[in-house]
Amino acid sequence: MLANQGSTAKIVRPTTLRESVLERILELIIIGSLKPGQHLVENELADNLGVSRQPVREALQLLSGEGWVDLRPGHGAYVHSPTVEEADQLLAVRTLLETESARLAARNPDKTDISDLRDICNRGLAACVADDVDAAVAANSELHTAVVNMSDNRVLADLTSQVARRVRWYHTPVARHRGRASWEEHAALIDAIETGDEDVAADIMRRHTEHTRQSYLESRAANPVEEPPAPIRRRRPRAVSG
Amino acid sequence: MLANQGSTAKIVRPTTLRESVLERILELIIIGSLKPGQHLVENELADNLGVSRQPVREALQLLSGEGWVDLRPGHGAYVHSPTVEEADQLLAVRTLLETESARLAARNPDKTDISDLRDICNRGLAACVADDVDAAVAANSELHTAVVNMSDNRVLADLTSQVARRVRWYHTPVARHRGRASWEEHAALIDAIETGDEDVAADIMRRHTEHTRQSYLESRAANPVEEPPAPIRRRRPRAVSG
DNA sequence: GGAATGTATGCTGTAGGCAGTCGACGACAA
DNA sequence: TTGTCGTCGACTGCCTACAGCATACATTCC
Repeated sequence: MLANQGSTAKIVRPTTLRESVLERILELIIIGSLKPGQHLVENELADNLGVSRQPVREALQLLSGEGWVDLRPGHGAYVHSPTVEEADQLLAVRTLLETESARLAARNPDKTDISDLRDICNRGLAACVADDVDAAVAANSELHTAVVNMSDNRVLADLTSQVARRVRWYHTPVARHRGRASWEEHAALIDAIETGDEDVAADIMRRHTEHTRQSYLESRAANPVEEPPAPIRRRRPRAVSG
Repeated sequence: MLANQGSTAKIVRPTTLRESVLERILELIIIGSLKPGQHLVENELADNLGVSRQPVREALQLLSGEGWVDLRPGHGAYVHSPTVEEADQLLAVRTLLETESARLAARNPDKTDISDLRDICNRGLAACVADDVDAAVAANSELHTAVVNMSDNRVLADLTSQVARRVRWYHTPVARHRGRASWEEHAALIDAIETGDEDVAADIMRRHTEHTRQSYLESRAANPVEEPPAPIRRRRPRAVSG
């Protein structure tokens, strides 16, 4: 039922059904309603979302392209189940991309953009102090996005946002418990961008993201993988009806 | 011809129709049968490929995810028409990714892999001397792929191969006319990887790819954009039949 | 003659349906 | 009890059909 959006992220023009279906499935994955390794049965999704299988299939194709689901020919779509190694690799790539973004941002600093950065930073710090985790997380991604956009490299920005979204999915719970220090690093980063010192900016961003990576690994080491790769096939308990 | 990729990700079994359709459309784009900005009418593609619209649609979804086509809701798919800026940005990202790959490859050099690299390098140089452009280009991408795979970072490798494929589409014609020097750089790169000097390896790769970028820009400056953004809508000349 | 509106046409977006295929369960034999 | 084979169910992959829409052309009015 309800083909309406939950107004998740501002979807300016959910022109097509597959777009909104994609957003909704993605949200279900991110919030954990659809668990890693879970088999996504097209009919179930279609019924739940109140559409036919077609837009669901197309949304799954798109999601597979971004690495959110795995398509196994003849078997269907499964929520991607990231291994620790893969998460680490993704975090490394994230570091690489964002470091370069920071460098490019510092290369041509723009006053208006800097001002925006400071606003976001202040907002984030305030949210952090107020223990408003959601707002802090939102401000965090907002700030990183803003920096990436300052790089004036759209290809880089697109790639980074894709990677960052998955990174956030993997380690969101970790992000909170180092909030305070994180925002100090952000402030230093903005200073470096403003003064145009690209090496410093890059270095700060590198250490900043590396720090995140470290805490991810540590948290992983603390509570080892709780979920086995999940059984290949989900099976209805078999309708015993005659 | 040849559904084989640049051996990027060996697609062992194009089990499903949409996979083979994807490969065929992609090839048509790369070889230029489908020109940038061209409207890809689903029915035409389906008829030409001897399938129904369904697998064509799904292939187009996947292609849009990799940036080969643009989907405009309500209008359909159009072959992506890269601007000079975007190509330059993509080349910059390529440089970034491959430089990191080279660094990681040098960090844990493997004798077998090194041996493979040398083989490919020799093959490429021979092809270059023999003026066998196709073989040289193939060896080139093969070598870069091998280096990337040595990075032991699958996420990075996948991302790089995607970017590299598009880069090759943009500047293939340019690649040839600096073939000789290119292979000397390759040889130096392999040496650096073998000795494990990651800074040197990274530096060589960076300059190597930057060089490519420069020649791209120069060739672009030489013959300025010949293709206007292409008309939005392709219209059949209207069947005048009665 | 120019502009606005009506009409025709092709395309996309979506729905529904059928066949092929894969996995699982149960029966039979050793 | 254990291993192997046959049957069944379910899901995917693909095809066909219909509705909505955007564009271009023709007509009419000012």
